[in-house]
Amino acid sequence: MFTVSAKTQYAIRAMTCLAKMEGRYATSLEIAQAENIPAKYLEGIMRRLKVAGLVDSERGKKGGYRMVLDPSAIKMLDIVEAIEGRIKPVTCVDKAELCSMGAACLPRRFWVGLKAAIDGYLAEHTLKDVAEG
Amino acid sequence: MFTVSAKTQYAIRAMTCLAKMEGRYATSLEIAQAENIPAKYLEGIMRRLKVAGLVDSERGKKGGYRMVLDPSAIKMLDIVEAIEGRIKPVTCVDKAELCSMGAACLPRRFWVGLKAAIDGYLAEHTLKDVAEG
DNA sequence: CTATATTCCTATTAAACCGATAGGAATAAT
DNA sequence: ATTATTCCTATCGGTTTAATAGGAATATAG
Repeated sequence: MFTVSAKTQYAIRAMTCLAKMEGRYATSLEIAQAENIPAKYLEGIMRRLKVAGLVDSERGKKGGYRMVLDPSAIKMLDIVEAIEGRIKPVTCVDKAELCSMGAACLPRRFWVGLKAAIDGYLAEHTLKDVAEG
Repeated sequence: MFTVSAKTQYAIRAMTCLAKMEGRYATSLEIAQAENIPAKYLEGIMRRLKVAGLVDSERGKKGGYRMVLDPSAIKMLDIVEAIEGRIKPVTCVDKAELCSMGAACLPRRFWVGLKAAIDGYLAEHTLKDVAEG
């Protein structure tokens, strides 16, 4: 229950790897080998991290990915959401109108609270915290 | 991300339904109709709740399920674990030895903390809280 | 004793999701 | 031109999940 996808775990390891490079470029292949992640699979993950603005990239020879933010400025929630989207214990968590049980749905408030608890934890830990242990 | 299965949502609604019955028996069909849950599917869910000791059951005519505990004594974590088992953001959360990254795995501590945050929230809310809003 | 209503158990299906792979287009350095 | 990279899309095999089906065991009612 509430298992974190391999994709998100890979993303976090890739980010900790990049964090150690202090702004230099690393190719997705290098990261994959360093972190034991399927190389081709990692490509798609790195792209998502880029779209989310968490890393920068350069194409062609000498290209790769690099960290543009300080690891202490990257919340773990940022990484998780970059890969998985917003955390939604139930689909109606954002919009009460969409709740199949109607506006009177009691469990919904409970799930909203759970989301807040999870978001809270993920937002109060940074990449720096995780990378340094 | 972190979506709660239909099974668990059904289980919670079934429990809130039973909570209103104040110890009287209700059949799984009655619960299913009251809560708009596929009847045959609910049977399996009720059985798990029984195995977990959260409800009592009687077979044959006049049979059904009934609540044996006070709703204020049932933690939401009990219901969730009855259906889904222990919460495990990552498989190595219980045993560091099993971690594919080895004992030096830094993210593991982070996931252990996440589990604690989720478990904490689920343990500090009871069925009574949810059923009454 | 029979008919009926229930829990209980196991198998099966259809769809969705997930991890991973494949094949290449676009781009940049050499 | 060659090479190394990001970028994009499609696909595959496996697993999980929601739901259904069919019936065995059990208890009540008549």
